[in-house]
Amino acid sequence: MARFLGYTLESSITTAKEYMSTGIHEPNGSPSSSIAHQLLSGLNAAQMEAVQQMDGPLLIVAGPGSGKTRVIVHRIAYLVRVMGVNPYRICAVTFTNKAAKEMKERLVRLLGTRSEHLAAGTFHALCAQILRREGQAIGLSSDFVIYDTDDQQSLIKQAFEAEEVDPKRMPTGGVHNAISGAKSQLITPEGYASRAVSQYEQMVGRIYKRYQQLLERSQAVDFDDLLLKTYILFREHPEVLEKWQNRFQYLMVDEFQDTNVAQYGLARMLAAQHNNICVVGDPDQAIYSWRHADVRNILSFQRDFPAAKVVRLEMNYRSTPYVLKAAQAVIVANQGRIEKDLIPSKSGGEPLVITEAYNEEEEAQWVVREVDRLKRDDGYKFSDCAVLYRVNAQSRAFEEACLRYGIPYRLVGATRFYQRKEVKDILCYLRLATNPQDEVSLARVINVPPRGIGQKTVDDLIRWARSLGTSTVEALQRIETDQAAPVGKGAARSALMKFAQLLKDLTESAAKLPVLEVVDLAMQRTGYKEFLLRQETGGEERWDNLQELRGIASEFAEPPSPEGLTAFLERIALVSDTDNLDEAKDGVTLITLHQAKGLEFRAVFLVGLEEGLLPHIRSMDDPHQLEEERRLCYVGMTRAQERLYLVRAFSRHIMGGSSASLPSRFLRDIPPNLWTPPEGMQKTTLTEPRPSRRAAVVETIAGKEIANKPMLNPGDHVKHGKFGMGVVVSCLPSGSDFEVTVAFKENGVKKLLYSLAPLARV
DNA sequence: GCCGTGTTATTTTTT
DNA sequence: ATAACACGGC
Repeated sequence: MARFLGYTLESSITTAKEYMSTGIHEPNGSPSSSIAHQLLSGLNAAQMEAVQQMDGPLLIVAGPGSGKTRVIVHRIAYLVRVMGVNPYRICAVTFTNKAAKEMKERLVRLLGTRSEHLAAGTFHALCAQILRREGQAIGLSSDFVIYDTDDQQSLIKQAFEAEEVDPKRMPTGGVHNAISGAKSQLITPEGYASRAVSQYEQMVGRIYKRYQQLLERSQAVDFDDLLLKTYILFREHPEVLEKWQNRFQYLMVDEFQDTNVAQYGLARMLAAQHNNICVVGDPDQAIYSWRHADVRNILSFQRDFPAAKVVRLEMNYRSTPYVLKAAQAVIVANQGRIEKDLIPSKSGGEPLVITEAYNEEEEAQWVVREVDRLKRDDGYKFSDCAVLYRVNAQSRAFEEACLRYGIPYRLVGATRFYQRKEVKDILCYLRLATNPQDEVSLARVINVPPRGIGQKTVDDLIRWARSLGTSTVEALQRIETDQAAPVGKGAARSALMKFAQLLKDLTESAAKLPVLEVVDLAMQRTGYKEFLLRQETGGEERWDNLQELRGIASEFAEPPSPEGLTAFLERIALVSDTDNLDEAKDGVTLITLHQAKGLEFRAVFLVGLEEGLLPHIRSMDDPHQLEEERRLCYVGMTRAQERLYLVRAFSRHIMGGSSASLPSRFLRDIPPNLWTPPEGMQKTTLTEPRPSRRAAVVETIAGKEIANKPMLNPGDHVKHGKFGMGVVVSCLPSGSDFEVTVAFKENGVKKLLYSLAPLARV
């Protein structure tokens, strides 16, 4: 089974009986009291209380850096080792699959391999597994496909068409959001329609209903359906619910502040039998309301479980007092929050550094240089440093700066790997191979690479399929035998038949070959490689992406298809890019604020602190959204262990042109005694609209003097520490530095920055 | 049916 | 700035 999912529900099920009969016994025979002691040692009073509170409902309010993960892990260990609970009877729900994986790894270290029987994963992964096993009860095939955002979007467009609604009158994005929101609150199409008031809502109701029909036709579920359908399954089949209630004697939900109504509903259902439900959260870190998370779940929990014990973890083990005070100063401005303290356990530390750059290039350059300085002067590793930003688009300037300065970086999830065109195309072929009903995948690849099946032919084919009452793929297969099929003629007809054969072969091999071979077959038979390489730009890179996909596919050698293929597709649907962050590589982490939740770094650079960016312009007209922006800022700041830099740029390129911006209001909330400007700069008031532009050319860079003219001229012979001998091609001013292009004898042409590159004229 | 050109909207954050 | 999209010529 797919172990790397960090989630082994399936394997737990198959081995449960055998496992349960072995019972629990201590390997070294030590009495459980000493184990209890061991598991509690090093915990503070509140943490101990949280670990030992086993039975009944429990709410843990855990501030950032309060050792929350440690408490969860120790609590599970305590349940297993001291209370003798079988790990198989414990369910731990996490926010990401990565968190689940890490939790399991820590538990394996603490408890040994039997902790692998613990069910740990996201709500979505948990529900997907339940639905694969039990979904037939509500008419769901076990081969159902999970549609991602793009698939959903195209299905919504189809629903618009079917309902004859002009997408220009109602943007699909808004409708999508409304449907997703309804599902997250457990509202079915019927329920939605019945309470629709405005004309808009009535229209959404119609599209929602149609959209749901289209999903069912394709044997597909979207992300929200995973939750909603599991909820419906439990509600309509109490015997199924009972089975899972019995299984999960103890339930824990992490990041509870970012759960939605559907998730909370599921948790409540699952816990109804034993009532042992422990939720962990921090209302100040609720940052996913746009995904329909509802922080009020914390209040609902206290209402639904009035006997719930509440434990607060306020001691902070992560950050210096400077960082904590500054973060606190930002968050207290929110209205109606539950007062919560952050008590530093560390002392000393450095004041924050707040600075301003002229534009995003200078911002990135300043940050990258400071990272380099931290490494040189203060013994930091690159991987101790992270750049946190509001929107993915900001990563570009930092990537470029890192490349120029030769600083390694780890970029988290900018363009999602699985959403890349070429990757998605191949995945759609695989999806069709397991589920020929998948209309969205079919529509996507029927003429990719171009094989002579045009729009007209596709329309005719779909119309014919509808009239036959079959799936499009089935109609396609029927053309060969049905000479009278009113679809395509001449070249188009033979192209259709060839494509039908391709799908048939693919389906056949999917039933027996390992995933990797199915991937290879799909690429071969479609001529995908040639298709890519004949593109003018980016073909090679895209081909590389497919090689990477092959690498992932090869991990799914066991079990053989079709289970392996299903597991492969499911992992791709549910596992985020953060989950694959390469821990081994030493590099600066470039990451969005949202993705940074739960992470920590010795040095954090929170960038783009400008009105319109953080807080984001789209949040500025709604006080609730504005409060969420503030929490986002708070989350970012509290990622820092030792050093926190807050950076803003005066001017930023936005949609072509460049525009000026004001310093973020959050900066103004930080008391002046907590921060300093960078060395050699004036402490400004942070209210000035425009920074005093620094001298364009710094006098000295990294010990080398820089006059206002290039130090190197084209034609000069140079020697580089790593690349060897070369000839200067050009030397151009760049920011406060020079960009030197050198043609190396052995290593080709490189662009280097004068201040950092170990270059010497010879 | 394919491909090139010009037009247009699009940008928040992600399981 | 970039990419998806529509249109028209081949």
